[in-house]
Amino acid sequence: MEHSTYQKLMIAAADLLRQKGYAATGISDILAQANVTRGSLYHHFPGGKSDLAVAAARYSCSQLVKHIETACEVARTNGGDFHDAMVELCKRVYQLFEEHGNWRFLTVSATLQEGGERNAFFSNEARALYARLKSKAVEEGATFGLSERDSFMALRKALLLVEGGWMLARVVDDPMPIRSSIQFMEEEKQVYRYRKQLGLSCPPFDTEIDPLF
Amino acid sequence: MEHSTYQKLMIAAADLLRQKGYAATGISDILAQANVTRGSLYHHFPGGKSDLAVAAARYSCSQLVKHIETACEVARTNGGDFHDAMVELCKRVYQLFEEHGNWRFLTVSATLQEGGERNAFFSNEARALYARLKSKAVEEGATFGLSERDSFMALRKALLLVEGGWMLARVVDDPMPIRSSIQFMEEEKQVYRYRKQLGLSCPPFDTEIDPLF
DNA sequence: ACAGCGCTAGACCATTCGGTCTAAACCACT
DNA sequence: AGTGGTTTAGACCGAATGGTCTAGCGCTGT
Repeated sequence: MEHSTYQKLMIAAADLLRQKGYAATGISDILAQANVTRGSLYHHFPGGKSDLAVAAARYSCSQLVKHIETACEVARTNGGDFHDAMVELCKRVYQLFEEHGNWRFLTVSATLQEGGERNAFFSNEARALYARLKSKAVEEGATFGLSERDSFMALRKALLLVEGGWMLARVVDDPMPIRSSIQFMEEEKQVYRYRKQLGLSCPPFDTEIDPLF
Repeated sequence: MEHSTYQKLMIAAADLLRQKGYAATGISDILAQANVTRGSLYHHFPGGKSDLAVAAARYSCSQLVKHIETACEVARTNGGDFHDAMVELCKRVYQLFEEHGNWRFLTVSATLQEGGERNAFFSNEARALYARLKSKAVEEGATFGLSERDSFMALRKALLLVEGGWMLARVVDDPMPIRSSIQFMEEEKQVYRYRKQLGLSCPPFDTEIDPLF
């Protein structure tokens, strides 16, 4: 067997949680998908469902980090910049979305949204995961000569677009919204270039944001 | 009492569904929030939970239509264009998010995501609601002299950003991501203007999208 | 061969879920 | 006041949920 029981559970949970969200995903669903029995689950994840959800979210997050990495590599070999990498990232999401029945992708948020008692705990976990993404983006952005702020903003925009697109795509059951996130991310690239062409620096926004997720 | 029982249920459901999603929201939660008993619910909504969810989603959608309307009015009186209106829309989301405990806003998608049997039914409903938003945007965009395509794209971008930002904000329990959607929407405006300044038309994208949601 | 232990199987439990049902309350109209 | 339909109250139900528990499997070291 390729995967250990632990991994099988984690992957199955990640898939299902992304697809249906925390509350809608039953333990039994996960067990069926992973081909594992209850006893094993509570052996590997004593905390039960929430324990498993955290593991799944971390797994999804590290997958995303890898996607960012390879997107940057692709951009680099094509002579592109960090914004190209983010466009590439959106493209990969779209492709994965189309290929794998739809859902085999990231979206930490879908995995950890709950709204009940565990909310504070889950929020902290989510914050930690997004911080991980941020530091990855800053690190990669730096290799493209981007400031911390610029790379963070580019990542954040990509995430907003992808999460939003993914959410819409899920609810209307059509991948098109995700696809359009690619376009919007390309605009980010364009605006960056237009500014250079026009010799402009980044204009002030009405609302400035602080650097934390 | 201001609201009818029907309205109380619908509004309570809309609030809770946006906050926690379909599966995580219990009938009892809704009843408690609306201060209504079970019998009344099944009298007004014979289809039960899903029936109520559809009504809530429609309600949320019409709220959003109104927000688009007033955002356009604000932009018009300030001498802005349709993109300013979309920026204004994002701002309003952010404000509402901050004011009303957080959640008193739209997001049709959160209301209707399910993943189970009712999925096809809910997807159709969601498509219809987004189509309504689209036609509203096209109508308003036309008064600003925007093409159907341009206004639709602007709306879609705003929706992706807001939904994505809202999702992230919900999961990390911090309104900042929604706030940054304002910035990104302002960029849309800029790119539009830069293009005019540079005498460019909208450049071709790698991936063209079709006009349906 | 056997003892020890990590792991699995699946029966079992309490609780909660969405939904049903009936009796009472309410209200308009005569 | 009486009548008939609409609306509300809340006890009740079966199904499903997350979680527990024990018996036993199968591997490893002796």
